[in-house]
Amino acid sequence: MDEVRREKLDKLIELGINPYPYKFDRTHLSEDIKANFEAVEGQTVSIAGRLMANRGMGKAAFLDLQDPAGRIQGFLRQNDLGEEGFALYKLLDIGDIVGITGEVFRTKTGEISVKAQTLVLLSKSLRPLPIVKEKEDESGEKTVFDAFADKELRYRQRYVDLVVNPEVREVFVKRSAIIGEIRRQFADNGWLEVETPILQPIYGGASARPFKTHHNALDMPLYLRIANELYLKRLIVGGFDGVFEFAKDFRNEGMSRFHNPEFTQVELYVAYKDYHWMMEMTENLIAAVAQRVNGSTKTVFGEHEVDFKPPWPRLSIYGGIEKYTGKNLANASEAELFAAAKDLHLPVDKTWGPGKIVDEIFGEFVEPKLIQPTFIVDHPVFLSPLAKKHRSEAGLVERFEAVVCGKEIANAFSELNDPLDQRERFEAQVALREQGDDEAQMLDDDYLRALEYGMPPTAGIGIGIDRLTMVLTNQHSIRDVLLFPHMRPEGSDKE
RNA sequence: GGGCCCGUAGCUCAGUCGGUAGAGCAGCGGACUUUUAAUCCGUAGGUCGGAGGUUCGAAUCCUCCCGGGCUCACCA
Repeated sequence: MDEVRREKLDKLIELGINPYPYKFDRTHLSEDIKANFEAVEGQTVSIAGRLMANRGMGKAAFLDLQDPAGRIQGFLRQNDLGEEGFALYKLLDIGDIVGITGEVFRTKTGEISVKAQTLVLLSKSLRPLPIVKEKEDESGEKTVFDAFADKELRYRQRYVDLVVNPEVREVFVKRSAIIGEIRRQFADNGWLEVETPILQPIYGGASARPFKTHHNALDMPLYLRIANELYLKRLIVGGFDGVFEFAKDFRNEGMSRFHNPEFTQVELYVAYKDYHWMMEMTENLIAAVAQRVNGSTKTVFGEHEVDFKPPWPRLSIYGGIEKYTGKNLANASEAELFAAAKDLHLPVDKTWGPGKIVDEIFGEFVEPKLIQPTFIVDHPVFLSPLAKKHRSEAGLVERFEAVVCGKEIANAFSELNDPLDQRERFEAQVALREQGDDEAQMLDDDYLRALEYGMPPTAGIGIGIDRLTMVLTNQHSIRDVLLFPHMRPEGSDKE
């Protein structure tokens, strides 16, 4: 804490000023005034926000107030405020929350401003804020001085980041709009938003290592969910024909630019539909979200311009491999697959099965090339223990992944609703687990019991909200679309 | 987990060949009643991430530790 500011706080109290009053009646946001200047010129308005700049001129001053809509200048004169009011100004610091009531006018340099009749302190700030300044040159280009750019500090003290870096705020406004638009569209279709357990006795619905915890009263292990898929499908069994949930999922795996231990997916299950229907729903949905958030189906991501306008191309796993490596592996034997990998200089592990090799070749040589939105369809059975077998292609399932900018943003299938087949797939997973694959799925007897009662044909999808947000906001690290990305604990050398 | 890089004032950064630390902004004092990176004068501010080592002497060289960034692997 800053000692000088503590002293100012004491002086304010001595002057009989409450540094933390209870309310303020704001009449206008900065943008309301700036956008409607002709209408409000000469009117008395009340604005409130954080003091971001203070240009003192002796017995007058110009303050920049920042509110959720932007910034606006306040103009103070001792003549207007009186000596007492001006004494308050003298004790203000950048970062304080203040309210100004006065007349809207334009200064002689043209800046739309509020001429203070009264100035009130709404909250005293006791810590200095990083001061970011910017200058706009004649061409309108902005140069930023002393940017608050240290990524660690920005993530750890996101509240400061949000105050001083307006573009950060924009990302999270868009994230909210993305979620809002998806929710609205789903609800408009009559699908039901539900909540399912985060603490699960048996985790399932994905291949990943979980976080484990313990319930004291029942003295039993519980897992934080890695997906909510199996619970949502139980609800389809129960007769809800469309259910969705925006879910925080938790995976106990490495962190990277694309991975945070907790992340958000929206999962949706719709009865009587298949994955072809789901593809159309998805491309229309994402295009609508992009339109809503960015005003266009086109968006810039790094050096690329991406267009979500439907329809998106459909590309099979083997078709993609053939397109980008020239190798037709659709009916290749295991030996031929190993040979193909060697030919492509892809390091392989002897323990890999054929599905794994195909997956690796695809991930290495095809996925990174898929910049425009593309549906990758029809995956090997062994990679997809919850997906329904392909209606015409042996060894494959009816599954698709939506890929954009070389990254998967959604994963969907025609859901496996044959309880006997599902039991066999689970048992194969258990066998894998016994061989040491700690990402293999667990056998969920209650889920099988639910399927045995009968689940209608169903299409399901999970859409990665974080990654979708990255693409639509041109952010290249997941940490920049999470308000509070996971960090190691702060060391003892830090406050 | 591997590799590369980084850690100096509240913020952004300099600091040469090893000789006990600088700038701008913010702060503090002063001038200024239409400024906008306000300006001008003055001033204060540091366990140089931490610990050890080499050395007459370490922000600087070496070792270890802590924290971070990027990247590769696994994954969504």
